Amino acid sequence: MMVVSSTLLTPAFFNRDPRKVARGLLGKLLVRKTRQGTLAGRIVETEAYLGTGDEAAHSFAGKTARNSVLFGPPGFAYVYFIYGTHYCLNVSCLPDGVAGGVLFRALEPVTGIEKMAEARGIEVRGTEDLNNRSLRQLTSGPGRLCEAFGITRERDNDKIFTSARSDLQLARDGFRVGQVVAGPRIRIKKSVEQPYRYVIRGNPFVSGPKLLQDGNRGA
DNA sequence: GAGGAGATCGTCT
DNA sequence: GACGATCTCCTCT
Repeated sequence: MMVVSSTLLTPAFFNRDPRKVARGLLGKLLVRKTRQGTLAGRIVETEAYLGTGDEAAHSFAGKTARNSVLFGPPGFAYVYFIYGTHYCLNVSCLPDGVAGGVLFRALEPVTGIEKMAEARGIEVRGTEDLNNRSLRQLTSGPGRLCEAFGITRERDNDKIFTSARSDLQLARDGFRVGQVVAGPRIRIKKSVEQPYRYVIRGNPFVSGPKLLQDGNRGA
């Protein structure tokens, strides 16, 4: 078992500017409890979406039935369906009534790798090799990590992350993150210039074009 | 290895 | 009726 001990994050952790939450979430654990066992992944890539003044955010045009979780209290799951095939997972930030959230873009698998591989329909060999191609395909991308963790809007939207009774949790285990790199958000068309995407530098599980994976932007 | 386009449906206009 | 905070497969080099 690789996770020795961990502590749940508190609502106060999420009751802040999404940019701070996005950065703070790097190195933390996303935990899914199932009857078959526990799944856990270390967060290596996030994106911040501000509630107002951020054209790219789902909450920009105001509250709707779809995005209402973003306007609710901090520390709750906002799950949406996109492109007819994929789910994406966010956590709400800022106090009740103020919109804001952080998108989980990529995880490094920690516990339950076999279960994740099964959910993704991928055969993984050599789980010790972090550069293993099939291992990276498990959770390196918003849609991929949702599939690996069995996250859907029907099951998980509006679920609390900060309760010990929840089957979806966010926790810290003392892991120390190395260098954090902030860059432009990817695969969106609005406000792309804002550097609200955060990654752990050099982590092989970061998603997106290869040039961006180590945060190397030509400097 | 890189680049492009299709898949597929909920949500909002 | 149009589009999207994506993924995968296919083609070309």
